[in-house]
Amino acid sequence: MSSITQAGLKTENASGSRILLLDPAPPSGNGAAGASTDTHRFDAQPLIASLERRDALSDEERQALRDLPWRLKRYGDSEEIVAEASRPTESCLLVDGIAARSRHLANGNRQLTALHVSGDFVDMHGFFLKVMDHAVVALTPVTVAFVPHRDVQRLATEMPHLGRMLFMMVAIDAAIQRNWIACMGRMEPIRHLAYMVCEVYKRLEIVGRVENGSFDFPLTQAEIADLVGLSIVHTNRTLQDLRATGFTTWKGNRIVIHDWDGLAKLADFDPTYLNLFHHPR
Amino acid sequence: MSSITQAGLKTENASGSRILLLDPAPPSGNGAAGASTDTHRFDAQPLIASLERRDALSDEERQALRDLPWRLKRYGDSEEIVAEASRPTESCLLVDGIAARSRHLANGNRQLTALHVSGDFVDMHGFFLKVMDHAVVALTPVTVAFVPHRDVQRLATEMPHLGRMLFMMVAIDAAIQRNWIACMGRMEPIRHLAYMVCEVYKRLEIVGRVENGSFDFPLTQAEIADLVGLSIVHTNRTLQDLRATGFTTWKGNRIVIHDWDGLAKLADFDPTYLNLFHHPR
DNA sequence: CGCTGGGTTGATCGGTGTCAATTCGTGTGG
DNA sequence: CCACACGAATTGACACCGATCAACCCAGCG
Repeated sequence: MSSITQAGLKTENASGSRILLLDPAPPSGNGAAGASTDTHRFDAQPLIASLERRDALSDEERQALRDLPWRLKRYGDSEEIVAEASRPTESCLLVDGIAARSRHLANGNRQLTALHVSGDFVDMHGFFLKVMDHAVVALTPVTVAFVPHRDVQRLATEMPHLGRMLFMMVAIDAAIQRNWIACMGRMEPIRHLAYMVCEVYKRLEIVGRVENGSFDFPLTQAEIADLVGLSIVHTNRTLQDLRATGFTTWKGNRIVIHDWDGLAKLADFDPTYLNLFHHPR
Repeated sequence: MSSITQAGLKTENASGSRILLLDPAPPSGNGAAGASTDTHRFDAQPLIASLERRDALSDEERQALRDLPWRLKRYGDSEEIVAEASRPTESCLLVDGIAARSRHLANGNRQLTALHVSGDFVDMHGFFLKVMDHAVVALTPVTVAFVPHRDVQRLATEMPHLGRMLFMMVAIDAAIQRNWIACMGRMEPIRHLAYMVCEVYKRLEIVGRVENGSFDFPLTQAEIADLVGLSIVHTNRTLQDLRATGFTTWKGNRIVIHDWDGLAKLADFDPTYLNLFHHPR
């Protein structure tokens, strides 16, 4: 596996896709920093890896993905990538970092309704929905690639199988969200957190962001709380309970999994919903 | 609007689609009753109404939908329409009644993760996902129409716009689920219930199942509890609180909305996510 | 007329949110 | 090098929301 830093620096590539060298991401913790636009050719590998985990792509399909008119952009920690109520004319793909869909409630609270990692075609939803009913925000410094809706539409029309593969990602997102609903409604907080660790682990593994059972996950506890729908204080205490199981070490920006089976059992985690199997689609 | 009974009896049709006369649905409350297969030509109107609320369909597209090789089937209350872990080769469209996606947890609890009404292409998800990670169950007697995946695929390939419209329903389902996550995570139960009433009202209105601000919603409180992730007792008490607002009467099988604005304000309900506007897609 | 399933109520207890204070870690400026 | 500021993590105290258990009511039905 190629060496990858958190900022998306990619120094080698075994699969023949273009090589991208980016400057380091802008400093984190500065929501006011303007996002930078970057004209480098982007790295389609996370997306391709994610798709090929579900069905084979032909050389033409892989090339067609790379040949889309991507527009690269960077965002700092906590910056907004897509605004609520906006009408995007481009879809965005998360190349590197972690982002989330965020919904603001009238009482001032927010709930994060989806988590996205490298290779996620975050705004395929916007391709269908036209008006954003939520925002997409960066939870770490991220690199995002935008592509006009019309090009996605053309691609899907000219290459129906590839189109289905892209739309499949929407269906997988929906499956993930259904499992979140189940977690929120019927699981004790410790199981819910364990579930989140399991899911993120599996999703990062697909795109090569896991080494030796550990991965970066630099979210604050306030962000975790908004993900699982708990208060910050209770999130903190539940995290301590989770650490006490010994199944995982979750300290600072890094999560280490010591006992996958124990963690998966605690979380009642069944990866079927992630569709991690090859199948004609 | 044509007159429509809960069982799907349709006696007239302003839009020129075929007319269907079905026998009454099987008696409810009998989960053991076998589902019946029905060879009548089915009524595509709810689906077409649902799609045309989002973008215009051509005559050819409407006809192509009707000409799909639908296979009609009825299910009694609480029957399973699609089993967990099954590998369906057909997608199913809910023609009449109410159904839900159901996820079973290890502790014996269940959580309903989505609600479906007439016109919902319930198992477009299965078209992409191949293995069911959840079950689809009837919450009332329902009429379901099945169509082979290969025909959906052929249709989407030959008529790309129509294909996008069908896939859009998956994206809308996902948007609905994101709002459920926000409801579960950050809303008081009474607001959550109010939200559910608002959403069901809007969705039933699209397919002509609302008259004078009221509609049938024959779910037990146990089912409501599994929808919102509360205990039965607490669901009961919260329902009483909701009735006490006077915004809505929810008694037995029928919900009447007396004060939409009050209810929507209580629920912080913004229908943007339902995409109830015409737009080229 | 009793059975049954759904709805309702009361009592109790643990889980969870809230408020407030303290500690920790890191970057900044003197 | 130290003092300080700031955000994040942590801890304690306390109130209350919501789950659980156990009755009881009620309507439909055999």
